[in-house]
Amino acid sequence: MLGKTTEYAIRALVYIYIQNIKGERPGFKEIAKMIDSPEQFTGKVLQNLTRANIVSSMKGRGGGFFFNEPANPITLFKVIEAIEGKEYFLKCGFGLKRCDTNNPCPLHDDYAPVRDSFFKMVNEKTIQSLAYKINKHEATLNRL
Amino acid sequence: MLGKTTEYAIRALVYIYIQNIKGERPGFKEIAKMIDSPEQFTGKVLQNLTRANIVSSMKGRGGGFFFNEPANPITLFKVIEAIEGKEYFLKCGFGLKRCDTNNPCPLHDDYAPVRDSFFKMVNEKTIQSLAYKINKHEATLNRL
DNA sequence: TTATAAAAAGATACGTAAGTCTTTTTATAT
DNA sequence: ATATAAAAAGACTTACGTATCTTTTTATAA
Ligand code: FES
Ligand code: FES
Repeated sequence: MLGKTTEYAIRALVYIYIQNIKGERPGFKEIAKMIDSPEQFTGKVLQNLTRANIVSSMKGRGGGFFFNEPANPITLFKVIEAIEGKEYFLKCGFGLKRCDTNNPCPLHDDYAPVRDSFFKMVNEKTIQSLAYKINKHEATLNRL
Repeated sequence: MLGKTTEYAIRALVYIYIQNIKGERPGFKEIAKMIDSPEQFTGKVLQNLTRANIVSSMKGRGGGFFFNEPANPITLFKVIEAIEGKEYFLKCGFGLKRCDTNNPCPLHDDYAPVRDSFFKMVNEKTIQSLAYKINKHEATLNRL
């Protein structure tokens, strides 16, 4: 459903958060290794997330990526929005120009609930909550 | 969620079915006009659907597209599978190589139900059922 | 049997997502 | 100050989804 870029972004942010808890600020090479993503491209994705103020970075020796306010949770939607665009959860599943409940396509009544439950989910889940699951060993960050 | 190609395919098939009921076999130019899609590309998409035995076609004067067994319903999944590939509803929402309930990613418990409800939906909905809604004027085929 | 109308086929182009390579900037440690 | 280590930036590729144009094949009507 989501693009690879968005998947890398979410996995990278989760890893950064986990490391931050331990007092570390990982660099993109380490991140890429740990989440199993292409190194340079991960750097580009993180550059974009930094510009979007979703994560912070420090250049130079000892630099890396970190969250300025780790307590302030970041929803997955915020990440999806930054990468896939604002319209992602508003589109018609049948491909019409707009989704319109008052003049629906023949898929609307069945598609809209699915789309909206996905939207709800990504608004509830946060980078922090995913990281927490991994730290509790209830889930895995990668599959190497 | 679905690619444009798949959306064109579904809309085209619905239109073909509606016209078939009226005893017509539309050509791709007429279809493209009615579903608001690029003409030649729609021809290519229908060519693929014909090869996949989802719809039939006749060349030559009086030719066009039609369903061989209009009573045999075609699920949306069958169309999605033909265009997006068999793996579409099996992928991990977090981007891991495989989705595995027994070794889940941190999104699995929340993502899998959404993905599976989408899967269920496209297995229940058929070209025929969508066409029926349009014929009852409960839904629209396009937004011109 | 010839003209016509239609899909099929093949070649090509465009646009965006995904990915790589090289250089520049910046912070830190020595 | 200088060397070093890190992200940022820019140019470039590659892959794929989307789209167009032209030619070929095939069925029908006249
Ligand atoms: S109008 Fe198509 S999904 Fe709402
Ligand atoms: S393991 Fe990620 S969705 Fe199932």
